Amino acid sequence: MPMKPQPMKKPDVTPAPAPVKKGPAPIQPIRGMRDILPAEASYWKKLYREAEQLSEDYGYERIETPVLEETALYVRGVGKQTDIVEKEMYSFDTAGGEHVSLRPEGTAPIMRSYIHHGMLNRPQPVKLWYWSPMFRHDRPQSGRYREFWQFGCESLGDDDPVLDAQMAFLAWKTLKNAGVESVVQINSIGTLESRANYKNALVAYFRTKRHKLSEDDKKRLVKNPLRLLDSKEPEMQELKAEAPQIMDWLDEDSKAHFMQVLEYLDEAGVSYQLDPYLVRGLDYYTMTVFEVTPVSDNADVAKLALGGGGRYDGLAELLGSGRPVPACGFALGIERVVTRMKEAMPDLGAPEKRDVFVAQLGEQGRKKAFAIFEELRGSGIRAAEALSKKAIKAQMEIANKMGAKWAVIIGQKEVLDGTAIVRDMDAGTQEIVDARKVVQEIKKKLGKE
RNA sequence: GUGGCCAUGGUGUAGUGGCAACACAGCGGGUUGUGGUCCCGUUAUCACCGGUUCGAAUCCGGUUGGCCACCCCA
Repeated sequence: MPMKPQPMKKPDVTPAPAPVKKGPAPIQPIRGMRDILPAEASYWKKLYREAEQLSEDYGYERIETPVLEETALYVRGVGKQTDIVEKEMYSFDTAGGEHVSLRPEGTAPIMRSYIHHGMLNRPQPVKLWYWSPMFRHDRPQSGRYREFWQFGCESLGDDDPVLDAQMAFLAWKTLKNAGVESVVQINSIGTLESRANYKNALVAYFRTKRHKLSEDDKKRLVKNPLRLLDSKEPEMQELKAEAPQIMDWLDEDSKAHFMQVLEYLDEAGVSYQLDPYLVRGLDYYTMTVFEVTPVSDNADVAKLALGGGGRYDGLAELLGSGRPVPACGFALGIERVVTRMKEAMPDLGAPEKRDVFVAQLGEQGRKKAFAIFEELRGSGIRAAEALSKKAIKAQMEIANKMGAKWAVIIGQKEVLDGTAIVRDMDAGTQEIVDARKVVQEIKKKLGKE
């Protein structure tokens, strides 16, 4: 109901802001949780499309597991000693008395699903992919959130090294397709036995150097000796050089397996580096382990892994499968990848350009514009509107900002005449066309016919 | 979990004990139907709670949140 302005009224409009009562305090997002706004969503969309395309092309099938699982799944699967389980899980008891946790990582639930649904009776390997939110109650910092998303692939039920290589390849290739150059850092930690033997040797070695270790490193020695190898402490750098090397502790099969993985990577042209000090935090890893890091001149950027993965032949038994299920997989951290994408492709965040803007004037014009917009859209023309606006001027401003090449204008007069104005926004010229032929006319102008 | 820096409109900032300012964005106008410029209007519980003070955005304490590093990880 259009209102007439009341020229009689005094100009002093502002109705003296009422002595507002204090409203409730504004609600902030929870620590470490964030909104993904439209400007960022275009990067997410591109990454999702590349991830989906690649995984489906390689025969991986989409899976979605519950955000909430029994806490025991992660305690057993990820490892009681790991930081993830010890201090980072969102765990609570439900009203029904179940002990549950928000999913902190994607692999254990997928293995649980594989076992639960008897996928070991399907042709092996079973190949699955996911794109899901994860939750870890860690202190937020650069590239780290309490809710974060991972894209990952898992290949279950087969121990062939070509699959290890395929995982590293897919992680690397997804990034490449999304416009992010990366390098795969890769290592082998062998079987559970060889890894255990190596761990003992490592502890024995560092015990003799205990007096040279920092406080943090002494803790690592007890809690997580493998991590001593990627300690950032300066004094560690030389100690490390003398330390036992994992390669010397691998059994022949593990070594052969690893060599084959590397050969496949060579064949596929994957950019990779051997890193004898690379170990991974989760208990379930065996044999191949890798991380994917961005190529960057900035050392701080280059060290922040975009993803990681490897083989985890021991996981199924930890979860009670009753028989071994060799498997491997990888996951990429979406937020971290998107940060790199923004750097590589700053323009992607800009709003999409539209070809035609439909402007209207008056109630009749608006109704007609409503219909014509839909007609244009249905014909595959990228149209835009601001139907809720009344002033033609405001609408033209919007059309201009969108970079629309053409404007279709319908007012009362045009409705009565059964016409529409087609305006060339660049030239500033316009013509009157039959309203029924607007779509046809626009198509012609856009060279679509 | 430990430590450092920080918090002023939607965004970016100025104000460092005495009237909260500027730019951009948004919305509404510039005489009943046409865009990039221009002009006008409008947009703030100074994160929250408390303390010191005649007086606090400013000083102090706490809380919440952000950024960064460590631990760890994607």
